[in-house]
Amino acid sequence: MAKIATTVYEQIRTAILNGELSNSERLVEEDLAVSMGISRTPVREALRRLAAEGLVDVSPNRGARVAEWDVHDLREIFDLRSILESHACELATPRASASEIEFLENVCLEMEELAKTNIASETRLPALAARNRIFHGKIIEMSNSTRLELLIETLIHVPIVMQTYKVYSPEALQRSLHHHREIVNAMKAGDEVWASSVMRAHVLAAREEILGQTEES
Amino acid sequence: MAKIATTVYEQIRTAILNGELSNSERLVEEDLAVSMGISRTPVREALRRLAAEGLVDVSPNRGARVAEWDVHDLREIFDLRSILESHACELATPRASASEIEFLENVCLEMEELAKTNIASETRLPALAARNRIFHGKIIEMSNSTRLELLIETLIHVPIVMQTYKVYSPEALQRSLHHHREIVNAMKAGDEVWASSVMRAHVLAAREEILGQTEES
DNA sequence: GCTGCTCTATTTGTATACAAAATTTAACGT
DNA sequence: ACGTTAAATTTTGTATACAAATAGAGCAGC
Repeated sequence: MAKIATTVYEQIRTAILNGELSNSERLVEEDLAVSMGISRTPVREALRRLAAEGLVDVSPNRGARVAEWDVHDLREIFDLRSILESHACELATPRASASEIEFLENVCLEMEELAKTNIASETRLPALAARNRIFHGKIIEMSNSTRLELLIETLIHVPIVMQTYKVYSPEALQRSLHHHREIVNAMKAGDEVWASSVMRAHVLAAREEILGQTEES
Repeated sequence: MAKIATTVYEQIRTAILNGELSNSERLVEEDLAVSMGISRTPVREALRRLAAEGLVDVSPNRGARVAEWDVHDLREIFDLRSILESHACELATPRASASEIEFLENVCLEMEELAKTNIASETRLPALAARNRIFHGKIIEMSNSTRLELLIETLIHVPIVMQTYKVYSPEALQRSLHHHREIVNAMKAGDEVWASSVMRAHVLAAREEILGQTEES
């Protein structure tokens, strides 16, 4: 059986990423423990782990709160993603196997299907977001750099990033899908400069889309 | 008084960074606890924290070991540093104040003094390494990006990186100091492209120096 | 000599207990 | 009413206790 601490960690984590916990909500060790029917020890471990990932903030003797991100944070995150994910493309392109390219093409196809307007948006937005994560995750994995993977992971786990497509306009969504296609084409052609450039543009475009949205609200 | 867990964390950490713990040595919670006269709880917390930073590896039910790095890891680390630190230069240049530039110039001066051969190498190498960390750290701080700072920190904490100058040839050392000077000059001129390019070259040069050294041993 | 097994001794994972610190509540004076 | 201080409560930090898992020693069999 899996360790309790890991289970707790995953539970709290998905709760945060799904936005089930309100902003900067206090996470009291005892409360979480009793609500899960376990002791404080594994809860504590889970919270520290989440703190290391930046999903919660903990202050000494004052406990943990759900982390919050402002516009400045989001700008930082997307800037760094644009740099690191384009680097991932650079590394992945010369290593890409035919089956990996095919996998990416399939993800593109699925997303293009989901983007057709006859599908209800409540169903298709989470599905699109999930495919998006798979697309980006696959390329990062293909880069074969454990550390790069780790660095990007710490940047990606932010609710608004997870839910990217929720704020996309139909045009922005189309552009995003075209970017994906273009990235795969560039990788297929073995052109890492092309691939990494499109990826950079792709992430920066997402940044503008999201920052524009959040500043209005 | 500071938390015990933090003290333990710092102790183990510096022990690892100074190479006082042999490669992939097992870190038994109980042993560490009794040797410090405390309980296992804070030791556990410290080890998990170190694991999150990548300084130790922990496997479930099998405990923690000091992390190990091979040539491939070092290549990854320096590649990422070259990208992220050059980005730091890019951000720092337009923000740099006169006093910050002056600070960097002073660090350059100190390092140039230390590099003169009439100083015993046992004294000057640690001093050089310390100044080097200050130089890079200051620029990262000047970038004003918390996350960038965080990402680079997780890359820098590797014994061989900490001890960089130990493997430098006299020529490589001179080149390194010239790079530092050039970076400051570029920032002074407000030329972020120049500054970031030199930084990139600077870190990649260090990579070659260190990889060349470690492959022979 | 080597491989695979069982049993014991370590060692980790979790629960519980208590002390120290912070937060909340209540009381008090102005 | 308001703000300030002090007691009461909550919550974190550390220690200890015990159960579950692992590693290692010793031994049987080939």
